[in-house]
Amino acid sequence: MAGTRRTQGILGGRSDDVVERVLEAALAEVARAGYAGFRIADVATQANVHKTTIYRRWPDRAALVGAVVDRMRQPIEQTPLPDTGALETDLLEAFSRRATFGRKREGQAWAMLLAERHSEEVSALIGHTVFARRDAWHAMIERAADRGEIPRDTDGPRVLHLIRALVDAQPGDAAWLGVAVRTVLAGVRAGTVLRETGPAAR
Amino acid sequence: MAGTRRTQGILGGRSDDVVERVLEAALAEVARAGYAGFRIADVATQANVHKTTIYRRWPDRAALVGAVVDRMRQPIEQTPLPDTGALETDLLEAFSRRATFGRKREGQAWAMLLAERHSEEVSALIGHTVFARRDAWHAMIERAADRGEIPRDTDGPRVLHLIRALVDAQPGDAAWLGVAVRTVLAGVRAGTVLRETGPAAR
DNA sequence: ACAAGAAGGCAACTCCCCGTCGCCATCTTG
DNA sequence: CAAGATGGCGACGGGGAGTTGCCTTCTTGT
Repeated sequence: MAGTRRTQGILGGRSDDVVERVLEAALAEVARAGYAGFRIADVATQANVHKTTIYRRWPDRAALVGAVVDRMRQPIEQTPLPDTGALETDLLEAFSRRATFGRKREGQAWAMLLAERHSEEVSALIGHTVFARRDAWHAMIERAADRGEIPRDTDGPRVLHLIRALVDAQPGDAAWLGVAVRTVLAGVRAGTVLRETGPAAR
Repeated sequence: MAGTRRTQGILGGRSDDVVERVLEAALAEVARAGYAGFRIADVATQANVHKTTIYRRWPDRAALVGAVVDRMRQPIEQTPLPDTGALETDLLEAFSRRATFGRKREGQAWAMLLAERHSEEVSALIGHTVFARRDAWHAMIERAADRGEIPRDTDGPRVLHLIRALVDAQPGDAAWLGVAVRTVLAGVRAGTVLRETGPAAR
């Protein structure tokens, strides 16, 4: 039963190579064409691998792009969120990391996927990234409330949602990020983003 | 030369009917499947018209969806922007009109297209809608500045851009719209959205 | 009322991409 | 070094986008 051991486990030698090349090419392909324009056949060509080989390891496009996303996510999720002592700088730092992590390719690929995040498939793929660390983000807001920077009953998740919506509208634009963060914070301080407020949160 | 007159001009009778039914079905199709999932063959079926007939009048998907968009746009663009005497209510009114104009179908179709607006093709189709009336919108901001509601050197286009980005992130959600408008206005009043400010607009 | 000609119905066809299959070649490992 | 895992290869079924040629039906001026 020689050669049986690697069926699904850690791969070595040739297989490792193939996986590496395919993932590399797939990342480039996402950066180039996003999810909708993603052609498995093109990835195969770029990776010098046959189309079938890809399908054997990743059942379909979603699985392959999913693998690419997983790989991009690691470096970012393993760094703790900033704690600079001021909410504004925390947010600026955290979001700018998110925007420009890794080498250029990753950032670009990420921007492409963000642009398509309204598609069911894409949002299923990238939905986790901020969401997974919800507690850490929420703690960031809590700290600011404890310091008295913002009202006690500020709606933390909504604050993040506002900033994220703004940032994602213009990913990778540092000036825009600054305006977005400062503008939302002005609103937060003015109490426009409170929990459970009636119809109008004047 | 009977029957020659209507080649491209105003159509009557049968043709009118066909155009109407096709556009109606196409609107429903956009509302159902957005642009990416838009199948001309399905439109044909829904409209009780042959696929070929559609292709004869509209060269491709973009043209057909474009026609649908044009049609949705008219009712909205022919109403002047509100002038209630306060920027907040002006914005609330203007954006909520945009979100829920016409019958339900139009609003839904619009939301679908918004969701896909990052695709080149889609943004080319819907890009105008707010942009076309840039001057009117800008005047709305100017009036507020004249009344002293916001700083004189507020960056009007950017204010609109901020609100639009926020609103479009959650189209059709009235509560969200309220928070978005009030939050951005708080920032504007605090001077976070000024023209030509240096690196940081504290 | 009617003939000319515009508009619509229909089916077959070309492209192009997705994902699958069967068969054969090559690499890895006990 | 042989067994068996892995990859290469080409063909195929499926489905949607547009196109084309031909025929049927409707509209309109006279």
